[in-house]
Amino acid sequence: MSAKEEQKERSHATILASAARLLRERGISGARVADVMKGAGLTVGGFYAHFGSKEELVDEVLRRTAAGIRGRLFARLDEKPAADRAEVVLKRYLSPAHRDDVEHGCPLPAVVGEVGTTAAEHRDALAGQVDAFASELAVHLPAARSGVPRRYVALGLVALMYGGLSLSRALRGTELSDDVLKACRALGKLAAREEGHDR
Amino acid sequence: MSAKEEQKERSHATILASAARLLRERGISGARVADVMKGAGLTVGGFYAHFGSKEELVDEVLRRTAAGIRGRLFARLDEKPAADRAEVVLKRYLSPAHRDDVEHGCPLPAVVGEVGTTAAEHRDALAGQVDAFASELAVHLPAARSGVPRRYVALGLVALMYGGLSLSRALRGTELSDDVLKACRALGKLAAREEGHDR
DNA sequence: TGTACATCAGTGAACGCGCGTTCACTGATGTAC
DNA sequence: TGTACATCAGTGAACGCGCGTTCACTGATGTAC
Repeated sequence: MSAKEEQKERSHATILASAARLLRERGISGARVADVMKGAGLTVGGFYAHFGSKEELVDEVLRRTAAGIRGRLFARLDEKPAADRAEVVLKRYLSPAHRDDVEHGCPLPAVVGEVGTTAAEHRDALAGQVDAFASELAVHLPAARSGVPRRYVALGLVALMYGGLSLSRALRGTELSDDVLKACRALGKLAAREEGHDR
Repeated sequence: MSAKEEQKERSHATILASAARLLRERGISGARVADVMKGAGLTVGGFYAHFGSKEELVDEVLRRTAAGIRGRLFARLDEKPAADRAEVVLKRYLSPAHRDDVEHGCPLPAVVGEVGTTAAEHRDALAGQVDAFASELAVHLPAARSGVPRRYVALGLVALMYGGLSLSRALRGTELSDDVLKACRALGKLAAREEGHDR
């Protein structure tokens, strides 16, 4: 590969990294193309040599960051007893550390609301990530509990985790913020463990 | 009251109604002042005779619509056995009907994400509504379960309901949308009933 | 009761600003001979 | 190896558009005498 091509690849990666940060901090509409490029040390005009549109960028960033978060959430689970694994994921997701590290955290709180209202064009990208999240989580749940299929428990837990983190982020600074996280951990624990394969 | 004052009050109410609809359909930034006024059969300029700013309007609409939703969610609960009441609220909130009736539904899915990212100025108004929701729900839960205080279970259920509805709305049209609602109902049922006062 | 004036809800154009996208241009890198 | 030309990542100003807010104005309602 020529030096020119290498340079372009480096820029592409820098733009993606800048966009990933801004998307999570400011949401879809808040992550301006000009700011993304500035964050990458470049100027606006160059953006369209790398992406066809802002929509394209957002879809790619959504896929990448959601996959990245899953990687961290499900990392080193083999060190834990099988029965604890779902709970570990829950605790990692619903931790104050995750709430406060917006820049590297889950993108769902920043995008789900907008996809439901003014950014429906990202629905498919979002659905893919939610589906992947639930599927990966389901692996660590008992086959079925109380007649509820594993996949449903996993989907419910994803909604609980997203809802708790999103609410906790929105209420950052108020006393409710920590309470929401604690409450969701306690509630999720019931669904993930009780009557589970460790009993 | 003079005819003039009566007319102004009517307009004020119409503007609020239009804003309540648009806020839930399009979110905070998506609910444009000009569109709100158009929806009320008026023109933009007149807005500032009724509200000091868009921010003021949003706070008021947030308070009113959240209170309205709570009224409907907790209506006629005395007809149900005490042990079923929390579950009834859960079923009402996480119903496909509620998901599809955005116009008259809960405002949380449309605003929480924005408050967490670009609309932090509405944090206090949001916190008040979340707190009121959890408090009202707590009344219908057993005093404590598995060592988790009633208030925490209530907060967790609010996060689950908000998360489930929000995700379900964002995924409207995909097969995941209904599954998320079903999953959250099943998961919430466990927390609201099991080991509850009906056992 | 009638007339002159005051009030004020609502109008609609304009303000300053910021957005996503386009485009003529620059200058370093790469290619042909 | 050297020279002339081609390519193309990135620049920065401009495009059209839409936003929240302001403001001079209108005209129906209300008040004073």
